[in-house]
Amino acid sequence: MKTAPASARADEPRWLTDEEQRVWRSYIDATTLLEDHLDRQLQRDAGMPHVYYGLLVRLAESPRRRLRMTELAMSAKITRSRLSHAVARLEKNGWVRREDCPSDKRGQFAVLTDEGQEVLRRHAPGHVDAVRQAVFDRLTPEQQKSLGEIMRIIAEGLQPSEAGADLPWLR
Amino acid sequence: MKTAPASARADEPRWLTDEEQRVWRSYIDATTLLEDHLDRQLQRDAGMPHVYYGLLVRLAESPRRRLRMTELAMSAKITRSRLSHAVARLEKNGWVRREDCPSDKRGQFAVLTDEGQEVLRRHAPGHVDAVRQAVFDRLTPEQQKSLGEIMRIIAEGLQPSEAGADLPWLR
DNA sequence: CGGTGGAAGTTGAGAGTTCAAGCACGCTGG
DNA sequence: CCAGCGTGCTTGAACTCTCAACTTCCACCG
Repeated sequence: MKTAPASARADEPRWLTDEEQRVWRSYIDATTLLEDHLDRQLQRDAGMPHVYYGLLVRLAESPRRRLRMTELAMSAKITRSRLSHAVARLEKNGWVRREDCPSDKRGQFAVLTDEGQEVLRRHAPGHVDAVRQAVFDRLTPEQQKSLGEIMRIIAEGLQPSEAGADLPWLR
Repeated sequence: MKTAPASARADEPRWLTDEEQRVWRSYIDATTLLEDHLDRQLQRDAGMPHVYYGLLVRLAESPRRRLRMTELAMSAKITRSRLSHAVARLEKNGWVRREDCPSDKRGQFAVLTDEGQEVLRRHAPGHVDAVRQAVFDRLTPEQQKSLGEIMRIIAEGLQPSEAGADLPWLR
């Protein structure tokens, strides 16, 4: 990367200013370190990466502890392919079970098993602690609010456009 | 996850409040989507994931376009192992070359080649654009400043503690 | 009906990451 | 001077993720 030119030419890209660069580096550093940290914590304690844990959480919060594959994928912001592999693995662990969708023979539900529920119950405290220690305990209430707003803005800008608004089975 | 209990028992973990949960979800969503977005953009245009691109950038900024493996790993916040694999791949592409360290026979330098430099030059504009569109163009100056501060705080809390302050070859 | 396009989900191969182990070398104390 | 511990870096295997097919089924149109 470069510093912003004193006089910007039209064909020159708008480089990041020094200050923007510092912000961006901090973002990269923080997200890299944090993802790594949480992955390690959960891998060690619960035997799965952070994304997988997130999948279980979403299932646990859903009615009848189940979600259509596509719905779960969108909710977790991952591809269906990735989810397929993930669920296969979680199924092997006995934490998730697949069920056919009665109304659409192509459809599959991912269902949280009792074992899955139990794993979650057992490891949620440790995970929450990790998140608190790394994030919330270090930020003022204003910063927390700010972080929420900023992240919401960034996420909205990247959403596959109004996704989820048009799932037939939700209507 | 759960909502915060009305009366907190001492042995109950300090669950995230609803508001904290919303912030945390936004964080997860934004970072997942953004990492994915940048990875895809760079993979498509430059033929490498975002982390690898970051490695080239750090080398380009270093004196004599070279860095000791450990130094580079710390700077990028990744493990040495991961770096070893990454550099092996970049070497195959001809973008990085390894060089022995004269003063420490165990040591290795990763050196950015001319080809590597060129790849960077060619794809930096696209990358900066992507970052701008996804992040900076959507945030007010205050939010940018805030983001920088917050991320710096989080990153500092997770640093392997004062790392880099004790590299012998830096003294 | 029957065809056709699209949606749901899976699969396999290749690329990237992690983790534990390993090799080679530097450094320090006896 | 050399034994032994620590450092710098690499390696291989197991695991995860991506990308591009592919299968199956739904929905719509004539």
